[in-house]
Amino acid sequence: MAVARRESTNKKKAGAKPGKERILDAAERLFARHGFYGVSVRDITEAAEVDVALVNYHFGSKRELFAAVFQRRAEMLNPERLARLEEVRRAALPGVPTLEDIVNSFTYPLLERSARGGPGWKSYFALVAQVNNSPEWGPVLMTQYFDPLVERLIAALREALPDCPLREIYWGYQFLTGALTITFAETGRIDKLSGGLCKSSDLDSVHERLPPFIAAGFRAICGLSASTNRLRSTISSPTYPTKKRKTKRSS
Amino acid sequence: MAVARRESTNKKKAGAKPGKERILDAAERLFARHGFYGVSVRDITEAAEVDVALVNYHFGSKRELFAAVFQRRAEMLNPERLARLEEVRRAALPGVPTLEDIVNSFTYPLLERSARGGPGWKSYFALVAQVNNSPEWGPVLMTQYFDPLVERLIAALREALPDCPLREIYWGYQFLTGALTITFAETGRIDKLSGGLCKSSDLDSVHERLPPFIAAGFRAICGLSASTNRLRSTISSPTYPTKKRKTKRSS
DNA sequence: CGAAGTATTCAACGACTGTTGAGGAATAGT
DNA sequence: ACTATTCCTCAACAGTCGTTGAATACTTCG
Repeated sequence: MAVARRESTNKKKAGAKPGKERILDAAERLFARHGFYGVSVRDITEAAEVDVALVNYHFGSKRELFAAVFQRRAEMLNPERLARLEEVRRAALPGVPTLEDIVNSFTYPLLERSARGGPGWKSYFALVAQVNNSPEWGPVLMTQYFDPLVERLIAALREALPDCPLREIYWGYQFLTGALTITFAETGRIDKLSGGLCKSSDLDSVHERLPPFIAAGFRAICGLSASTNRLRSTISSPTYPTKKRKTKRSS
Repeated sequence: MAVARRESTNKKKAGAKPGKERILDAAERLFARHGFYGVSVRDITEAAEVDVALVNYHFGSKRELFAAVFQRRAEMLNPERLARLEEVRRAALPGVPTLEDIVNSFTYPLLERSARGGPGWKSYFALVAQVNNSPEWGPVLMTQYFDPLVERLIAALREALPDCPLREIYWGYQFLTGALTITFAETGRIDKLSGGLCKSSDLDSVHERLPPFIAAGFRAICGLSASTNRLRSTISSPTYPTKKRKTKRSS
């Protein structure tokens, strides 16, 4: 929008980060909000106060910069998440950990960093939320950087649910990752909806609720396909066991 | 990408849809895959085989076209979802419907159309998935077109969970909408992850599992904040050393 | 010092961006 | 028939897009 470009961009201020890192930081913030195509290379380099050509010098292309942004923190994240999962399993020996602990080992390192890791982490997880729900980017980036860890999570869930068909565990993981990523998006929608009662930035509340919510969900669907019955499309006839609950009593 | 533009675009083939509708259909498909900025007006008009100028003639601008795409099916959807919710409530009288039935009345019209409503509906829900997880678009479009219905859903959930704090219901809804939208994205990630055991296009499986999963989650978190206790990190070292010395960044 | 290597700047390229105004064609109303 | 209205085409606009080659600055090492 008619921005004067007169001055040189980066006057090599003492103590400033090198250009490569500044680009990554600026790109992370902008991509998280507007997506890959919603940000131009010049948007990024102006925010980073570096020259346009530096993107191609350091990263080769805009696409490779996007991948580099995605990769940077994923690599910081996964070793700790793996260690945390193993620690939970070890602490439960000779038994197996609870579903809540397993889910928590998966979500806690993310929620904690998004809440208190600084603005870079917050942007990063918002970016992950968009990528995870994108048919264009999700299959490429999520699979590449996160699926090895997810396979370990699945294995731990199988231990904790030995009688649960594997299919149900994968579906449960899908619901988990969906609930988690919309949390990271922090769109503020729940704020408006609840009239301020809930805040999408309140990740501590999510930390409290998500593991028990998901664990209970897993337990509910595990017994489901024991009977492997197929649903028919249900217009008026209720799909679910029609045990009408009269106003629920204390339970 | 070097597309020849030689021929006139729409030779007024007999029986063809009018240009306005063809634009909506093409835009729906392309926006769903690449997002708002990932699609140019010319991409759309070439796919629709109409002239470029028609977008601005019919919709005013690219942004308004995007909103029109989003609005079109939302308006077809919401009356039926509302009716279905009321029907479930009425059928349960003098009691209240089960959580499963309430959730199902919310998700079924969407899953059913995405599964068997044709490619337009499938694209539409993939678009909704991206919008719902976008900090830029989510608060605007989702709130505008879907929140009135969501408020009715919340009211029904309150009836079914009279002892549940309202906060928990809103959090549960957030998890529900996250799990639902990642289903619509159909990224194929679960296909790879499960080695073909689950398919993200298999919305019947989601229809079977999502309502009991979410209902169980609601029940699990409703009792949670009765004690309103604050969680500490459940395992070992609690918080992370945020060594960010940087303090401020122009937002 | 000078040489080597890395990091950054500058100016420019061709292609593509959303949008517009003038005008043509088809259709409906009278 | 004529007119008014709606739908559509064509050509062009002023920018912005990602990327690049050559030249310059800075850092490292001898």
